[in-house]
Order: sequence, then C-alpha cells, then structure tokens
Amino acid sequence: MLENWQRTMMCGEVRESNVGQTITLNGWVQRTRNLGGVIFVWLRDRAGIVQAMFNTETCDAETFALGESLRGEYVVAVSGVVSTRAEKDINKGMETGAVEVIVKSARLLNAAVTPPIYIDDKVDENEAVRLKYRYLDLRRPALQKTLRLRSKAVSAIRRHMDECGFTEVETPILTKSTPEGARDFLVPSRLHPGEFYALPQSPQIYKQLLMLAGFDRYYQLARCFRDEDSRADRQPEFTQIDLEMSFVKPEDVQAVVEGAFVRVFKDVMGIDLPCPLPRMTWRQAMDDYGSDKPDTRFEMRLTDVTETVRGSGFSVFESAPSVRGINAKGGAAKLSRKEIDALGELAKTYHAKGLAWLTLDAEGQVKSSFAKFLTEDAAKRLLAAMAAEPGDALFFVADTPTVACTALGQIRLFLGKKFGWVDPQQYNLLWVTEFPLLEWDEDDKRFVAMHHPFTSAMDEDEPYMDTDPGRVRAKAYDLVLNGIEMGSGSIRIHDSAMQSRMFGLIGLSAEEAQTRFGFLLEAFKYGTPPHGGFAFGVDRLVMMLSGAETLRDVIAFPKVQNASCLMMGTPSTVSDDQLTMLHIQSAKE
RNA sequence: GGCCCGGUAGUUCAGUUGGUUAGAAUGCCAGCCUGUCACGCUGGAGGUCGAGGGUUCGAGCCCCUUCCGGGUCGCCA
Repeated sequence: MLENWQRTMMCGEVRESNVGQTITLNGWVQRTRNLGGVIFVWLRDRAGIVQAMFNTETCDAETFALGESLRGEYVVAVSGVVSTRAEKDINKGMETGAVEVIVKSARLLNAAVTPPIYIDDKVDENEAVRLKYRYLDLRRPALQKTLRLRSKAVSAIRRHMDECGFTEVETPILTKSTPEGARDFLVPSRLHPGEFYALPQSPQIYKQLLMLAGFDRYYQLARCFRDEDSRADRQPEFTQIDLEMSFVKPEDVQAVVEGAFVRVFKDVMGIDLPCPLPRMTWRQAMDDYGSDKPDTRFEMRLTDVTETVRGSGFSVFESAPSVRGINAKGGAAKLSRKEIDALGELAKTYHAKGLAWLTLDAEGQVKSSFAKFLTEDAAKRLLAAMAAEPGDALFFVADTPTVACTALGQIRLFLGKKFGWVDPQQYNLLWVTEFPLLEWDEDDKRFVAMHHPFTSAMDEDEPYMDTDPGRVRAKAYDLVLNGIEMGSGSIRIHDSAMQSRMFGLIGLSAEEAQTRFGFLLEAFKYGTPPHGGFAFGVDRLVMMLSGAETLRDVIAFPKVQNASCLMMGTPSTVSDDQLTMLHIQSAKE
C-alpha cells in the first residue's frame, strides 16, 4: 500500500530551508478549500500542519481529481515540491505558513467517514462525545502534546532513579485483598472456587519485602487500582512512581524525591525549583492554611481566635472548642451580601454549622452577622487579632479545630481564586511533615491509620502509643504542589513486635492480623532493615505540568465518573459460560 | 448513598405564559469558482427534543420515574 509513498519528512517540519526540494508527506486531511482550479489541503501529522496545493496547471488530471475527492481525516500521501508563498499569502498563524507543497502526485492511503468531532484544539464538543471517540480526540495537538510531555517526564524520572542506584522491580497485579483502606477490585479465581485475587491499591507490602530481601533501593512505575468514586483528580486506576529505600531517615527519601521533581521541572518545564524544598508540619499546615495540602501561592492565613473571643458575650463562639478566622484583605467591596451567603453555604458543605462574617467599609463602618452580640471590648480585641483594616472582610467558624480549619481553608481557596491571588505560573512545592499516626473514626469507634498501618511513630511520641494514641505523630510526609497532594511516604515499621502492636491499635485482633498479615509478621523476624519510601502520582504530576484541569486529560484512555469507559463500554457483561467457569454462578440446566 | 448542574440535527446551541410544520450556526451532500487559509456563492438532505409514564384539547416546555455526562460531600488507610 505504502510502496514508494513513504514520507521523506514530517508535515509540521517543512520550512523555507526546504524550498525547492521534492518531498513526500504522509498525514491526515485537516481541512480542504476547493476554489475550482486550485485546491488547498491542510495535511496534519504528529509534528504539525502544512498546506499542500493541488493545481490543474501543476499536476495531472488524475491527481487533481484525487485532490477533489479528499475529505476530513482521509489518510493520504502527497509528493511535491516545497515552494515559498507570495508575501501576501503567508499565514503567520502557522509554523509552516511561509511555505506550501505544490503537489505533483498523491495517493489515498485510506478514506474516512465524517468524524463526529472536529480535530482541533478549540474544543467545544461535549466530553462524553470526545471520550466515546477517544482515538479521534487523541489526534488533537493539545492531547498529543500532553501525552508526549508525560512520556518525557517519566523518562526524566527513570533516569534520575537509575542514577541514584535504584533497581526497578515489577510486583504482581494479582494480589491479596487488604482489610484497611480503599475498596479493592476483586478478580475471581477459576482454580479456587469462592476465592479472589485483588488488584493492588499500591505495591506497599511487596516493596517492603524487597527491602527485607536486600535490594536496598527499589522503584517501579506501578499501576494501582481503587474501587472508589472518581473525582476530577481521582481515577479508579492510576500510575504512581513507587520507591523504597533501606537504612534511611525521612530526609534521605525526601532528597531522592526532590531530585526527581527538580529534574522533571527542569527538563520538561525549564523551571528551577528550590532545593531543598520548604517544609511545614501538619499542625502548622492545618492551623495556617486549613488543609494538610496547603496552597502557599497566596497568603490569607487562618488565625486562631479561640482565646480572643473567650468572654466575648457571643455564645456561639464561647461554647465552641475552637474559633478560627480569616481576613480577606480588601474583600468588603468585592463581595456582595449574596456572595457572602454563598460562602456560608460553602462552609456548610464542609460541615461548619455556619459562617460568621464581618466587613469594614472604606470608612471603617462595621457590617456583621454577629458583631451585635459582642461586647465592645471583645469586638475591638477581635479586630486587632485579625489585623483588620477598613475594606477588609473577616470570616469565622466556631467548631472543632478540624472542622473550623477545614471549612475556612476551603473559603480561603475559593476567595484566593476569586480575587485572582493565585498565580497559575507559580509552582509551590513543599513537604508537609509530622502527620498524626492515627485518627479517630467516629463511625467505627476506633483509631485508623492516617497513612497506612505500616507507618512508624516518631521516636519521641512512641511512649504515648498506648496512653494517648491520638497525639502520636508519624514519620510520615506528603509532597504538596499548589494545594494538590502529589504523593506521600513514611519510614516504616521494621520490627515484628511493633507491627503487631500497630495492628492492635487499629483494632485488628491477633487472629485477624495473623490471617491477613501473618506472612509479613513472620518475614519481619528474619532481619528486616530499617526502611522507608514514597509514592507519587504520575497522572497528577502531569496534570500540574500541563495545566490540565482533570486527570482525564493526561490519561490516554480514561474512565468517566462512574468508572466506565465510554469508548469500549467497560465494564460489560460476560457469558454464562465464563461465570460458570469462575464459580460465580452455577451451570444452567 | 446524599446534594448541585446538564442532556434538542453529525457537532455547538436557541426555543417566550404549554399552542400551527422545532430553528440558527457549523459540519455533511450537490453545483459554481485558480490564491484560499474559519475561502466564497447557490441549492439540498439531516430531529425517537436521552428513555418511559402522567397531567392537558394540546408537552421540547409542567409532574413522576429512570438512564447518561459533569462537579461535589461521604468515601479515597
């Protein structure tokens, strides 16, 4: 079919330096303009678009007829001479706009039916249509660029890991269901009726066993699966760079990860990141930003006014365990009463009972939802604590520390975006450290591991593990970029007895621990080195690098919100025979 | 599981208090056109108004159910 029609160069690479050359191009028809005696055809390949011209005076009748028959997305080979355009005909909006190809001969390699979407970066089609025809959507230059960026980023990371002495090891996809954490995707077993494999949520245990096995430094591009509801930044299957190191402290792991990020940002974006990256404790992140993944591209930090409002006369403030506030500088004029009410609704989404507000106009006149309940002295103290000036808008939430901080943290993000305080060109990467080891689960009335149950406690907090588990901090650390969690890691427990203790803390009975993790507890007895590691999401990283607003734009074949694939129609039913073979339904009569 | 937004030609959308035969743009098809680049001009085809039920003399529009897409809370160790 292709015979002598194989391309001699790429469409998008034709330049004035090629003028006079006879070239052959292979590509897709982007658009045609038939003027009667002359036909202009835009030809597209992965490198870009170039204009080819069919003219009755410069090609034979058969070739011209072929030109007339071309339609969008036909696959063609054209051969012709590169020519300059007249000054007035130069298309400055095109990289190849100063030249065109005078077609001498052409061959139709494959026709195409009319596509349901137009292949162009000016996307206005419904995303569901785009996803149904993902293979066409992927022809868009923007998506092509994103996936190439992804490949480049992964390549940079691999080089970094290799240079740091890491060994890449693949771990099983068919693995064991875990009781803690996200829901597993299960795989029925033909050979073991009633038993199931699980797809890995992460290679966590395997990589710890690789440390035990003496690999010292392991990494992997691991595909992970979680059967939970999707979000714009969450897919049921995703890829993470998973790594683990022996004989290390948190800083050693962080240094390797930082190196990878510094390299990616340099290689892919040409951006120099500060190294080492800034660090912030979890406590500080919660108190100042109302989030364990703070967006530090703008200020507007939270203020703890619990003590300030003690004795203020306002019972809502006085009866709450904690009162936090933020000062939206200059927000008074920018926010209508309606918008302030909407902020209250936003706060309620995050379980605040309400949002107390106070604005100061240019003259310092107060409008407020609660000021009338305050003593004059308390009001004065509150304004001072909040560093309030004329024109400011103050917001307060009274609740548990977590609810108050989280709700205000969300208000902060909303206002930061609304007021244009977020610089999209800025990349603020930082470590959040000293996460709590455990958090209380009100539903189950027990502690659950905040990170995972293999995380070790900070040495100085270990004494509290039995007396006051909630205050124990972990040797755990998250990497945060512009308010998005990029990844997390920790120094692990490497002692069998301590691991058993940890399982006990999260309410796992000795029997259950033995059933689920007996192999691990035994393995730990054979000389396990102290070790720790990290994992970060490739998809999210590429999303940040490319400026994409959803993970779907950085994954070649993504799933939609309900975890189905619109293109293939997965998941799908299977035959009764298959079900029978897998012991999921009994054979029909 | 909860809440919010959306679904009308291939595509993007409009469609008034419920009222005749559901429109536009673009794409598609045909014809004309030798310098277009969102080419232009002329003509044409193209609709289960997501689906089902209900109210009504009459439903794209109102009501109920349901499906699909998006966002989000829960969830995501």
